[in-house]
Parts: sequence; structure tokens; C-alpha cells
Amino acid sequence: MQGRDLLAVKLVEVEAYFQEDPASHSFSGPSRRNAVMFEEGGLCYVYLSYGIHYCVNVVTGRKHHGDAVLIRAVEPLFGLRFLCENRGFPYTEAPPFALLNGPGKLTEALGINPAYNGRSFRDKDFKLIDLGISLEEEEIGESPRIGISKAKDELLRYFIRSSPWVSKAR
DNA sequence: AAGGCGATTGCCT
DNA sequence: GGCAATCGCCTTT
Repeated sequence: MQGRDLLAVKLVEVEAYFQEDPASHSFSGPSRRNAVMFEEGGLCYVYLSYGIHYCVNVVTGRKHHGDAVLIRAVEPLFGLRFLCENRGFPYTEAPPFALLNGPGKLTEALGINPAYNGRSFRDKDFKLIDLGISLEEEEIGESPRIGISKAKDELLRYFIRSSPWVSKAR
């Protein structure tokens, strides 16, 4: 974010993807699109979904091993005005959950686009931070991943049960 | 060179 | 719940 106020969100819903995982973009090995998935963990992988929306992942594996976590929903912490503006929502203190409860929605709100592909989440202006919040086991929901056609039964979607910002079934 | 399809969303019924 | 919108990637000729 350049020349803008701070934007901050909390991750409340994610999905895990692994190299040995038929549902993962990395399953068939490196390609131009998924190349960043095979870099070291801590990088940002952005791809175009359905020719319309961008989705953002955190690369999590070692170099040459294509693992990543898709960010599916976030909760606003700071910069709500910009988040609303980016989505074309009128600003209110309590915006509808539809502002951020989907992988293509949150990238639009945060302004994440293919220019972010390959960036480090440790950059000064683009940082992923451990908030140090500890959750009880039963607070973390598990479910099959959404919108995939392979490995449908794997419970690799994780979400915070108490958060109203998660995208679907809680 | 060409065609099928997807880690989605929003609108319509 | 169904479906159109939309385009780059990947696979196949």
C-alpha cells in the first residue's frame, strides 16, 4: 500500500493445499502460473480465478515443494473506509459481512492483484503478522474445501467458529 | 493454434 | 438453488 493509510485484517478462514494434492495448483508440477508456489515459504501467490477474481495464498513449503494456504475470509481491523471504498460499498461502522467473506472479495478490498505475486509477506508494507491469539481446539472449525472437484473429502478448510466473517458453513 | 475449464461472485428465480 | 460473466492457463492437436 503506497501513500495510503494502514489496512489491517485478521485471517478467519483458510484452506491448505499441498503438492501431493490433486486439488492443488501445484499438483502437476511447476508452471508459469504456479511458479511462486515452488519458492520458499513466506511468499505471496496470486492467481486469477474464473477469469474475473484474484485469489491470494501464503506459500508455506520449502523451495521446490508446492505448498500454500489460500486465504478465504478476513475480518477488518483497520482501514475500513478504504476496504469499503475498494469494494464499492458505502462506508458504515458495521458493513455487511459480504464485504470480505470470500477469496475474491478480500483481494478486491485489500487491493491485492497479480503485481503482488511473488512478493514476500515479510515486506515492510505487506506483512503477515502472528497476533499471538491462542484459540481453544473447539474454536477452530474444519471442513472440506470449497469449490474444488478433487480431494473433496479432505478436511483442509479451517476457520474460526465464532467469527461472523467466515464465508460459509460454520 | 485451439478449446476446455476453474481454489468465484452476484444476480435472478 | 441455478447460472452467466470472463480470460489466462494448461493440455492437446
